[in-house]
Amino acid sequence: MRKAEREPLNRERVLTTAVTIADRDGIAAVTMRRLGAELGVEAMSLYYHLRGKDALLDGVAETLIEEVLAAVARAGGEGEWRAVLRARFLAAREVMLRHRWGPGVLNSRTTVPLGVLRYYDSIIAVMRDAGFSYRIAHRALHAFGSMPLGFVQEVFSPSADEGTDMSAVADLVPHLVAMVTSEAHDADLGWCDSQVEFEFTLDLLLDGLDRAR
Amino acid sequence: MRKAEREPLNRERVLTTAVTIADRDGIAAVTMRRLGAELGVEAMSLYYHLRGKDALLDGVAETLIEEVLAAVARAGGEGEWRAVLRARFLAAREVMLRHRWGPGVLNSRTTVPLGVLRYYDSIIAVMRDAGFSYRIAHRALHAFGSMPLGFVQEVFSPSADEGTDMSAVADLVPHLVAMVTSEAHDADLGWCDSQVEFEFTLDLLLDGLDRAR
DNA sequence: TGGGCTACCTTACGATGTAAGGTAGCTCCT
DNA sequence: AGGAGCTACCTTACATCGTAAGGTAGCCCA
Repeated sequence: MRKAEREPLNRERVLTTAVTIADRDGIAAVTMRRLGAELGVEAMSLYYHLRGKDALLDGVAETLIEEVLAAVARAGGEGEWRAVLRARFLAAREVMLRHRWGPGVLNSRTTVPLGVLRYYDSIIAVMRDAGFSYRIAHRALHAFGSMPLGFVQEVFSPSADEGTDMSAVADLVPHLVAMVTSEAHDADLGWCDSQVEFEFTLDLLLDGLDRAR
Repeated sequence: MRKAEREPLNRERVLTTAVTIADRDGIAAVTMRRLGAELGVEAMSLYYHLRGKDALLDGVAETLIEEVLAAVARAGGEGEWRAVLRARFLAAREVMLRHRWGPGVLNSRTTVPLGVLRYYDSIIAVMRDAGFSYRIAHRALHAFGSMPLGFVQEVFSPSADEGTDMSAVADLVPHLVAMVTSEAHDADLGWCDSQVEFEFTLDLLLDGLDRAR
């Protein structure tokens, strides 16, 4: 094939294609061969644009963060500090809901993407403006954990209740069963609507920090 | 080799050996062949005791939870609810510090180990005794996230500051740099002593929940 | 004209999980 | 006593993965 007949590859196009594959078939489907095939290219050709699989995933994480930053920017920065951070974190959450593999990829990276640092910097700015010390701002970042990025460490998988036959172990976990029966009847989006839980936790932290100021 | 000359394998021995390998060389070193070798057996022999790699990791998670449950039990259950939960979560944390691969393995599982359910059940019991409704207890579990199991979702890796050359991007993240310089001089165990942060976040949540009661 | 660069390809290797199908030794039944 | 059947392990083989090593076609510039 003549060279001009095909749009040449570049890092960005490789990364966005990787994101597309991950969205469609999960992060495990992002293999070098599959990615190459999707781009009409052999697997080894990717190595001209990326050092290897690890660098690819770093790039995917970077791309994801960039999307978060864009969403956060749209969420605006004016108003009371709690409202500002709340809006940002919820904006980030929407991005993560579009990319379910996001938390896993971010967790697997050993180096922090620069975009994350820039984002955290902006959070510190908001807290400083609201009168927080650096010490509390620092602890706030830890307290937030991954909430700025729109997810929490869920030990229960989203379908935990489906995966485990509760009735089979009811006597082992009586309080859990009682809680589920007590709560299940009036949840809007079924048992464990995690959006509600996310916001509850977020407000708990924000209010607590406000008192610590 | 005569059959009686070697202690026969069983699920438990396979799992504890897997834990040992993970402790020594990381979770990635736990391969079927390596695990077999460590047990003086071929890789395929493991399939008699476990359905496959996935079942192996499920079992490893289960083993880990059992260790958490034992530590939690030793932490005791008498006293004010906040003190009880605090002691439990910190006990769990010690287990996770012994097994750094723990959070990753737990996150990778799709089904919740029964031990986790039993543990959560005991937490609900504590909160009910303290006068919480099931609704708040439920939200509390979400708010705690992975803290009962002794870890938080750290977006920064423990060595984030080493991995990234802060001075090279100082102008991109001025508040972050200011925070680090302001905080670094009086941290006992270096910048980001996460034990302190863990307890800070924990107390923030416990106090907030106490007000929500 | 030809050297050198860019962007891609070919081939090959070692690691990994595991399907398929043995086999030695023991127990138990008749 | 002898054979059936079970337990616990082994042998072989294959597909898939990341990637090292070394091409090669087309283009630019001297």
